[in-house]
Amino acid sequence: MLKLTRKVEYSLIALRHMQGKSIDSVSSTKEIATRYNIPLEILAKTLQHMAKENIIEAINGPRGGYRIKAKLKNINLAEFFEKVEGPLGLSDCFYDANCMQIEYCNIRTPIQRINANMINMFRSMSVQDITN
Amino acid sequence: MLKLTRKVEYSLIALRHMQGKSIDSVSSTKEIATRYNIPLEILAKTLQHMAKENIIEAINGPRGGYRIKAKLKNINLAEFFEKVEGPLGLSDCFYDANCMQIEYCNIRTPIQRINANMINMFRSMSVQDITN
DNA sequence: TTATATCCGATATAAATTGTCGGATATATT
DNA sequence: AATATATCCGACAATTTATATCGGATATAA
Ligand code: SF4
Ligand code: SF4
Repeated sequence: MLKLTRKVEYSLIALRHMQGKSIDSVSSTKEIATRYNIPLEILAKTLQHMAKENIIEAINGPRGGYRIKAKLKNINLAEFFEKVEGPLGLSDCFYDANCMQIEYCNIRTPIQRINANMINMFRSMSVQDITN
Repeated sequence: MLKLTRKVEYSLIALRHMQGKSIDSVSSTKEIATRYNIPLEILAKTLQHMAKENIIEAINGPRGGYRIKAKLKNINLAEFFEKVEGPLGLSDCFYDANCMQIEYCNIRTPIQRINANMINMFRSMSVQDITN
């Protein structure tokens, strides 16, 4: 409960890795995977996903790889998590409505409040706060 | 990612239900299950668990059921989640160490910080804030 | 004695997460 | 042009976690 997924962690590990390099140099999937002991294929998917979200950009071909494209300082954690994993919410009735209890639920409103607190907390931190 | 489990939700629903009744009256599993459309056996387990944690107490026999035992105002949400679901942590390396990346991980410390923020947020609210 | 309730280990099912495979496309280098 | 190295991407498999069910016990009010 309340855990980050590996995909998010791998994304952050990769971003931090790239952040430590000069702006124009690229990092290949293999380089990152071996460096941090991450399964290659999964990391590949993860990086492709971040590229599609314009957080990083892909350079094809040999000597290719990825480099950071967005300003990490301007992406807050709530945004980032949503880009990588989809909608955030302590309960899924906040963005989807197939809960058997929804009609009788007596805690939906209070949990909404906690949810808002949590999201605000993530909004108050940028990706750069982690990768620096 | 970052979702409460049903067990936690069922616990809170039940607590809120009991809170709305007079101090000495008890609520049976069946009563709560039918009222909120929760699978009976699961709710039973959930209530047993809370009883073992001394949050509620069980009254056996016919006309039995559960009633609130602890001061909900004095249980903060972090405590409560831990009682119901076990240790809290955005990553499991914070209370368990079988992560393939742990030796090379470059984000462990920053994530610890976020984790602390999250736990503090939950500590700042009591169960009663939800059940009231 | 009976009916209604909790108790609780074992097991089954479902869903989400995590990881793998196969084969495609792009491009720098030779 | 050929080759090697890289990203790309859909489909699939395995694993783990969460959710739900079953069977049979114990406690007690009526
Ligand atoms: S139980 Fe209540 S809060 Fe939880 S998902 Fe269902 S409606 Fe939302
Ligand atoms: S990847 Fe890093 S932060 Fe995540 S569990 Fe492993 S060691 Fe901890």
